[in-house]
Amino acid sequence: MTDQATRDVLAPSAYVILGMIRLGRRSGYEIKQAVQLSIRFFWTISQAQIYPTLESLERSQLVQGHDEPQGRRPRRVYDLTPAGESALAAWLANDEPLPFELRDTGLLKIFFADLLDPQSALELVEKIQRRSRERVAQLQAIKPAGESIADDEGYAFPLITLRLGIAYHQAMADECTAIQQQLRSDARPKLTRPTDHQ
Amino acid sequence: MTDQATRDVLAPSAYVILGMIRLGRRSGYEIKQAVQLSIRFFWTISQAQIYPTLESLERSQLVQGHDEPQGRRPRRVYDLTPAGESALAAWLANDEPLPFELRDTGLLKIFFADLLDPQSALELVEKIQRRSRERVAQLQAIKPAGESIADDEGYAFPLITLRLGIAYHQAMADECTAIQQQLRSDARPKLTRPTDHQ
DNA sequence: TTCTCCATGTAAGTAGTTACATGATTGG
DNA sequence: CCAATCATGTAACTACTTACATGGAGAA
Repeated sequence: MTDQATRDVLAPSAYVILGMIRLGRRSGYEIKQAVQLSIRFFWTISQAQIYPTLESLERSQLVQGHDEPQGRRPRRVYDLTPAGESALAAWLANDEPLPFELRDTGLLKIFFADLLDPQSALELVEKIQRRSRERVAQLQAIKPAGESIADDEGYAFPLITLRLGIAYHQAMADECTAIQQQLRSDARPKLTRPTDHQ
Repeated sequence: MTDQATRDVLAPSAYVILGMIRLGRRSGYEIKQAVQLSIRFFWTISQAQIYPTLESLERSQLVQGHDEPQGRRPRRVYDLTPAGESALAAWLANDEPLPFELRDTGLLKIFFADLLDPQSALELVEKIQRRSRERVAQLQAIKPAGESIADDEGYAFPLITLRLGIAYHQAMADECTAIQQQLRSDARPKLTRPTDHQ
């Protein structure tokens, strides 16, 4: 069996573009917007990356572009070709590992926080917690949009990525609470003489 | 007030290198190992990046290198200079936002999983769950090392990043369980006629 | 008229990777 | 003596970003 048939040919971002076009005929500009609205929490693409990728996808006949100017404003929209459909489906279904890359300056600083005084370290944990809580709030705010996409357009999985994102950041925020308690109790290991005059 | 005094001068990876040296005199090779052992789950540096960075840090007088060959094998170890100490402390204490970047192919595929048949989509969720569980197991396995660093060397925060990592991936795995249940119940919305002949 | 949004394009640069090369040392 | 590990170095490449530029369209 030729298991090289299951290898990815394109970069992940190219599949993102295919996927967004699959969800509806789109211009480069609209693809960028869709990314910002929906997957920016676990994937980003810059505008400068999208247009060249679209050109190369069209050269490989995975998408087909059509000029659809709005008045005198130029505009090119794209559809998937059958080859594009199968490339996308093959990528979704292949059994290669699922690369996961995280670059978190917050965790980095926590790792080295022994070099800070206890108070600053505690504030750092609080800052991470605020960041996670904000992220939870942002994701909660998108939820209605995700629900209407599920109900109206029949796409259920965007909402599921939202749930996973919320679960993630909620867990981080909760763990921060526990860590803060521990840090505060470590700070005064024996309460021999209470100094709580306020 | 000169708030430009609080701006980072170096790339985050340079602070990682400073931090690792701060935890103990180290060679480039040992820095790479320390990264692999401890922070690889939220930060990576390639070997090819470390040596040039060390050179530039030495040129800026933030670290001081000493040749310490082992026999005839060349080896250069580094210590922080006072300037390096303050640069690291300033970075840890500054109040700039904490960049957080995630690139998760798993979530990406989930997002587009409506294009898969229900069975494949379910398997994809299971695959994500396995990945998270493996990650939890890996982090749990490092825990004893983190505990001994806390107890023996007095560095408590590495263990805390471990806790946060475990909380994160545990939450993802748990949410995957809930998602699977929902997907399975969606698959047979009314159990009018059971087809379970096996 | 001015501002915001729509829409595309590109130049210049950075940050990072993989892959390879070299050679010493240690342990079995 | 062979394999694994220690230790450094670098060439070539890719992905990606920021910043800028251009200009039409619609709304206030």
